[in-house]
Amino acid sequence: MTQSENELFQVRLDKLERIRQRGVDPYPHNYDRTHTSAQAEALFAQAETSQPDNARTEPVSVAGRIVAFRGMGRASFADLLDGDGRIQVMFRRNALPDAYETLDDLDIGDWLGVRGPLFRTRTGQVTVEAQEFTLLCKSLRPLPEKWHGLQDVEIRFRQRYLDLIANPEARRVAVMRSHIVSAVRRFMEYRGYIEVETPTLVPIAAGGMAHPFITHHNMLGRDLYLRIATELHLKRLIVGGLERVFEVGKIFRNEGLDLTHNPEFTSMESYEAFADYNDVMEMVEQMVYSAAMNVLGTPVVEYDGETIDFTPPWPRLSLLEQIRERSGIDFLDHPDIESMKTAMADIGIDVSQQLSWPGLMDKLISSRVEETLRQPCFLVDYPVEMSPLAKKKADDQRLVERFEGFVAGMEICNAFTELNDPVDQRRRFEEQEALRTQFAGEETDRLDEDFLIAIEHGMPPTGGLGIGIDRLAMLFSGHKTIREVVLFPQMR
RNA sequence: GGGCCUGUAGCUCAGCUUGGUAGAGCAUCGGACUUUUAAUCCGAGUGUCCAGGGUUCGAAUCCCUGCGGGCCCA
Repeated sequence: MTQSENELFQVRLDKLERIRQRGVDPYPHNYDRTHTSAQAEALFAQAETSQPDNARTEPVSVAGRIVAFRGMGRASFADLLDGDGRIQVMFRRNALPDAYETLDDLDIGDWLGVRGPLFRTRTGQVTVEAQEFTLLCKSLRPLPEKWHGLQDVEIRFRQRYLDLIANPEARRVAVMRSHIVSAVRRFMEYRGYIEVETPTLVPIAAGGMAHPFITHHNMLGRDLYLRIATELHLKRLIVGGLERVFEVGKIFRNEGLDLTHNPEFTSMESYEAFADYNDVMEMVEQMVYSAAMNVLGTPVVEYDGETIDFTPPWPRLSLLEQIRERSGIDFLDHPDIESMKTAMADIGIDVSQQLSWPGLMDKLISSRVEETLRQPCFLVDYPVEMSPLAKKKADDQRLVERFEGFVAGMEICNAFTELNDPVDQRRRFEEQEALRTQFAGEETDRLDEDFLIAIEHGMPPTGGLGIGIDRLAMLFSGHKTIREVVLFPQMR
């Protein structure tokens, strides 16, 4: 602490000591609140309908953090912040003959309970007139400043509680995110899915193409990984006969941080027996639409200056045709690395960092197609090489039944008709293992023997989905960075 | 990994171009004020100017290195 910080701290410790010397517990165990700030406002509005002039209610008890204090000599006003918002309280010396002077020992930041009737001040503010007040918790550190709030991004994210106190927008986003997750859960349950939990600590980080975090189990004497997907465990449950399962959970990927990537993020994955990717597309557009209606009350959002409409149906766009339109490249004409590399370099794409064919495709899609996908849509039918867990199309063995959903140029989900041919699956995993050996550093999926044994017992035709909850929260709340919608984002 | 920007009081920021020894508002402390709400009025001073090194009689200011943060690119 700096000297000045220390002095501010010491002043508050002195006040704390004075409070104790008066025989008051500065950290009581509970408080009998009767009304939140919003409930108090509602109660007063009701009182005013029957008594329009000089309405007064029976005493209520409110509680919150003191976020503003205006002393006026023998009367004082404070604003209390609670879970619903703010409410003003007034203290008058006449009404508090013994206690009024003890207001001196309160500070902005303290938690306070106030009991008294509600009335409207001359300036029209609904206010609790204190008949008694109770210190609920003495704070020792000063709060951020009241006009500009808290701006410093490092403090906002590292000390999110200060952001939540100072910035209403931070509270709005936290609540909205919770409502989104809740709406998605309700949607899934309504469609007959059950929510399950699968392991976070896994012996092999399979089910996606990502660098895993590694950890160690001391007793087992074995390294374990943090999951990079929930996919393979959920499909084991489909093998087991749980026909509709979903999981909302944290996924961990040991990669860079940027505007749209946090090393731990939340996905919702679902698997439905007897469904294919067309059924899943229908479900996704309905899910996002219903979440928007539930959370926002409208299917339309403003995002980064664009008007986005989630109303189904969303267009199904062929990946092959989109790439051809945006780049002139037909990926079926370039099945080998060198040919694809040349074709991409010819149209000015930097391919110096890409080693594998799937890596090149990924680059081609992200540099030419993704940014053009503004309104909600699905890109469908991906090359088999970049989709080791998806089932091939019946009429074209070079493509798989896979789609990704895009909104405002951002990928929000990835889904496919699941590969349930165990022989083909083993071959695809082996190709992934070969690719990783051949191109050290390039991320590939991993062979999971335990999963192969599972599907060798027989997995029914299945439609699977992974959708990013953080991305949805960004779109719904209007924020362009994932850190705004994750309460405690990873900092450098 | 590369480029650009940035770091000054508890918070939000000015001062840096042109080197002369630290400023404002809020918060804090003292005083006035019984319906204020960015309350107002009077008075007080907060500080490792991110850290280390260099240039200079003299560095918050100029230079170098490092650290933290932001944005863009890979």
